[in-house]
Amino acid sequence: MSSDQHPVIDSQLATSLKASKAPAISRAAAILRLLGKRSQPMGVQAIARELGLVPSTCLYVLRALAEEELVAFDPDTKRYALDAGVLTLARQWLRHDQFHELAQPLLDRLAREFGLTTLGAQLFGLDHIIVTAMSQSGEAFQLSTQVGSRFPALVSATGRCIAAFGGWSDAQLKPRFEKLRWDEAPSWEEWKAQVTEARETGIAVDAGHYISGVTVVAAPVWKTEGRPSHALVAIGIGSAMRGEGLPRLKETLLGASRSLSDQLSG
Amino acid sequence: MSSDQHPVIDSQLATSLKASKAPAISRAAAILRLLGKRSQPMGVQAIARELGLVPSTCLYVLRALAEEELVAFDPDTKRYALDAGVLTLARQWLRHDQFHELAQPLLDRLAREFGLTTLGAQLFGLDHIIVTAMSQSGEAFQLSTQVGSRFPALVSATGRCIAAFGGWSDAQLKPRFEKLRWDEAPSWEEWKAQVTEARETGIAVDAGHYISGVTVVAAPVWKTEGRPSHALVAIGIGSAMRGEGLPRLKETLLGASRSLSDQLSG
DNA sequence: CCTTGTCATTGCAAATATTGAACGTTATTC
DNA sequence: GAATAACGTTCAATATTTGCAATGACAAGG
Repeated sequence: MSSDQHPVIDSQLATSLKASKAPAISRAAAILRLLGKRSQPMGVQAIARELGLVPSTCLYVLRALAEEELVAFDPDTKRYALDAGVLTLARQWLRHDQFHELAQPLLDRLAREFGLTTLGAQLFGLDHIIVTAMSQSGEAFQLSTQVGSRFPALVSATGRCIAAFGGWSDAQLKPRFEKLRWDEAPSWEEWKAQVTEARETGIAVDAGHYISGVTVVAAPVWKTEGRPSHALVAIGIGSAMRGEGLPRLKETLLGASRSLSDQLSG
Repeated sequence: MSSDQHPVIDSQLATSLKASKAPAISRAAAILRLLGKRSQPMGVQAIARELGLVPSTCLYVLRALAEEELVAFDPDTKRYALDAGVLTLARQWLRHDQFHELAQPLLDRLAREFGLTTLGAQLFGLDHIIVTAMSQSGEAFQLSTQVGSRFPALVSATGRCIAAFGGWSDAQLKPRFEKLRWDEAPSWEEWKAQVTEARETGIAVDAGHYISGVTVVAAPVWKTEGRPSHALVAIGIGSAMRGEGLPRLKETLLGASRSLSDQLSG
């Protein structure tokens, strides 16, 4: 694997390739992710360089992806970009995902009742979370996050959820914790205390740490025993989250997450 | 290629595999599409059988896809399904697609002004179209179609658009035309006349053929010279589309499609 | 107008992913 | 409850894809 030419190529790709018995797929996925990141279409060489691939291999992968309508090829400029095929897959996933289907009405109700933005997220271990459902109240200032967004696992209220109920050791948590970016980062001890509190109350709160002035509440959802698979999240601006509004919100969110867990495990 | 065991396996996959220099990707795409179709998670053998793949190869492809979070694997049931990774790709595509970005506000305005459902679609030759943008008025009966949906190319008003402006020969059109399913199918001559009218007026209409009682209007959008790349579509129920409403809608839709073509080609 | 650099693309040899059969395990049927 | 079928998985041989160097096309710059 000729790699160290460029400082940071793609360590994830590199490790995926070593072991896999279908490396073309790792390459394809890496290409799709790269094309997704870039707003401008890219040429073969640029892609190959950035991912540490051989140009010819990269070309063949791109051609195969283009055939499947997952990437678009412009014959004039010879540039590649994501294509609409990914949309179709996403829609199909949304149609069949139980969590999305069941969570959406709950999120809608919560958003309307409390006048805030609510999210449903799927948890991927200590790596990251993906927002798979969203609802916004009609209120003036709404914090917008789109379905499909990825966030680091341990950040904000969902992060405390994962830490509280995932059964991870401090040794696993600390290095990840230290890489996070917050508006107002808590200390490790402070954070640990908040995680403990989340474990005791069953629900996690981020009071302006991740984004200052913004309070985030997250409740875990279990699909199976073990660690939580999803989370319900409510995001509000200071004023809406002060006073007695917050306890009531926590209670309601917790109720929703419990009901959801029951439905999913059945 | 051991194929003819099962009546209809996947001819598209079969042809893709023959020529490709990255067949694993054709296989992966076929698997993703299959998993998208099915609402229930599937086992390795079931997938392999349905697609005419060798189980072991299928397993390796699935493992690779799972590693990339494009498919989810349930270790208990040993079943595979689509995973949320496809959502992230779709979101990235939406963020960067010019047509989506530019069409959305136009569609919103049209939907509100005329009280109907509007769509933006990307055209894929004579094969199919994919809905990439949508807007719904708040009105009572709204015809819902989701972003990411695929339709046969030649059906409804968009089909007449494609036939009118794509420069296809009758020999290419007719076999495709005959495979379509309509609520009230037009005859070939009838349809040809409507296509000609669309070519003359610049805009296509489907008056209750595709879905009875529903009128669909579609205007072509050009990204480059040659054939149209996209279409703007308005869908309304009978009453809203009768009288003088329809001419005004056609005029407005046509104006929007022209302005969009200008912006995209720039 | 020629040179130089970059780009996409191709041919060939070598590394390796695919195949099909065999294995152990789970689920189904009698 | 035993037998059987189906499943997921592993392994070694082979057909294939990958990687590299070379080619042709193109644009920028001298």
